[in-house]
Amino acid sequence: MYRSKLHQVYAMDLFQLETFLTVAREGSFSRAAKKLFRTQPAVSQMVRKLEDEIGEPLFDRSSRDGILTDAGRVLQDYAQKLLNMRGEALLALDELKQMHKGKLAVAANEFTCLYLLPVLDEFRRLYPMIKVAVQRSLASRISDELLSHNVELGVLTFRPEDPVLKSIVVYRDELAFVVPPRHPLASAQRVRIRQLGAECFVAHNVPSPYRQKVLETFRKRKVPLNMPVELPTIEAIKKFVASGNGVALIPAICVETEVSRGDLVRIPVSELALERKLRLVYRKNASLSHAARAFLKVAETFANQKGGRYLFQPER
Amino acid sequence: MYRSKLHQVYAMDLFQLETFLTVAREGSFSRAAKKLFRTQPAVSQMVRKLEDEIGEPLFDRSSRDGILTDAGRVLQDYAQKLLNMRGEALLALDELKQMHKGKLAVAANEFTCLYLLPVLDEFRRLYPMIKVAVQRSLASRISDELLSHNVELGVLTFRPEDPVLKSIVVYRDELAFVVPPRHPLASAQRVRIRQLGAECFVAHNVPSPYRQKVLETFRKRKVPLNMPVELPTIEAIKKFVASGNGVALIPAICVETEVSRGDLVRIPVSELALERKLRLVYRKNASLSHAARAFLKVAETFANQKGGRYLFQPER
DNA sequence: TGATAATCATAAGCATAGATTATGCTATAA
DNA sequence: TTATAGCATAATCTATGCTTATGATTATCA
Repeated sequence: MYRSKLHQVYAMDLFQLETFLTVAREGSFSRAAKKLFRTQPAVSQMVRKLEDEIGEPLFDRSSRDGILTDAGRVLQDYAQKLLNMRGEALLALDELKQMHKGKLAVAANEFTCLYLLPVLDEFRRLYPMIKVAVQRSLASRISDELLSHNVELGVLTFRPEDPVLKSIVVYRDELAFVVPPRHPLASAQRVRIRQLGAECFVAHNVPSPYRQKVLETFRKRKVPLNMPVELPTIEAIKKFVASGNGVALIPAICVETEVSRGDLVRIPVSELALERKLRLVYRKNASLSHAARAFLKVAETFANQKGGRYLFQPER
Repeated sequence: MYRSKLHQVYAMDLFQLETFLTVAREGSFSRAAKKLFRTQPAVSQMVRKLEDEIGEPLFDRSSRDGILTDAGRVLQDYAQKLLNMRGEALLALDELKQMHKGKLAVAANEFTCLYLLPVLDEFRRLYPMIKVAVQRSLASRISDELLSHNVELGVLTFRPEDPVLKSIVVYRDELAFVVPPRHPLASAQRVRIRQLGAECFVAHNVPSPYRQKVLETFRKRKVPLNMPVELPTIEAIKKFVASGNGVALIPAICVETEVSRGDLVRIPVSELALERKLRLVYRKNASLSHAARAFLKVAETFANQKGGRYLFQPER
């Protein structure tokens, strides 16, 4: 080893301490040497060097029995503590490797959270010791959260622009046209866009690429789109529609339970095939934590086992 | 360094950890290198080796900003603790060293030196490596010597005025009335003050609170006090008296040997019970060196084991 | 946009800490 | 006394970790 004497103020590395402790425990240099799989002079030298660094003898050299000096006894305590602590550290790191510990921070918005729920369930089942923090962010903010290392994973419905970010399509969703149960269209098997001109649409007042698409589709067909009400949360929109005050286009994943319970009725709209693809997004090149890698794995098995809406298609 | 790969199970020595911590703290390999007075490749290599040993990356190499992985964060905690503990150990050892190699400066005057001798003997026996410097100072100067950090301990016969100074009564002495062996009073069992009016007293020409007390006692009893001779040292006074030229009042501790040898005769004086209490004085609040603390300890054991004139009574 | 600067990684070479073997010294046992 | 055991010392060798030199990649700025 080559260390500039000038600037290495401290020494006392753990290897020295281990040697010293063994000698102290065995009460003999040669026995310690055997335990340490080294020769006796090697042990003698190392202890000697430790003594030089400390500036104080550690063993009473006058007697042969490896008796500790006061300094030796003091150091014995600390050395033991230090080695124990290294053990702890290695253990903790190992646990981390084994996935018994760790944190996973994910950013998602209101809709995409719902995709996460079942995946998260499975993940938690497999790795109950890992803390998961899902942070709700606007879709527009999620890229930033990723780039500034605030979260490790994000869920987006569009492909991120930043080339540093990598995405994997994990879920196929679509916008569902929903009406209240008593609505005149409620019993229809299928409707066409021009039948919707008279409807009162409830909109989400958060910018989204799908909103643009919807507006465009209606404009193309020259069907007027009435959006007299804007609400800030999906929950509010669903309640509003359910109570008979209008209709809405909502991500299918968000209305599954209401539709199956009959609180809302979903009707296919012929020309409105608005597919949404949910992506798990993360920093390319970034060394993902074990937790994050495991999460991706779970998402992948969902695609393989459940199939259907669940996918696993890396982009680029 | 040459360590058999086979048997060195653990690694992670403190030098590596120090390097790692500095990089983590500085958020940069090159800046850490500057701080550690090494080159950047040296730091890179060492961190790399640590990562290899742990089997896990510690920094997120995708970004330049030295961002820690979760393993890195875990290790950071432990590394800090380990280094702190090494610091503690070194401190403890250093304190111990001071004890073996330290110095102890004591100030005492001519009389009180004599108290120190037996205590010092024992102290030297217990701590042979500690250099002891006893400095002779006038009683009036000792407080100053203490306050100006020139000495750590002082011996005084009175309680110091300065509230910063703390004192412990360690010895009870008294003024002894001594006469030459051939003196008419030499065979008396006891004398009274008025018998001393005719005597020729040899005085010490150094101011002292006891001198005042003596003068006062004589004045009260309306007994004249003849002090035709003033001498500067105790040694001179004793010689002067021993050769039959007068009598004197001298601290008992100073005439023990002469009295036991018969060079001087000590006679109790009924009304002259002039007790002197010797104190060990030191700066309150000051963190005493181990040497000084050890010295106090020795004084205490003297009081406990020998008793008699030896005391150990902290004042205030 | 290309040039410049800054940062980290890699490579080659060298110095030293720490390993080894061989040997000397000293105390205890036979 | 010799023999043995245990630690220290000496001489030698090597892998670790330092250096300098250089390359790759990214951020910065005209």
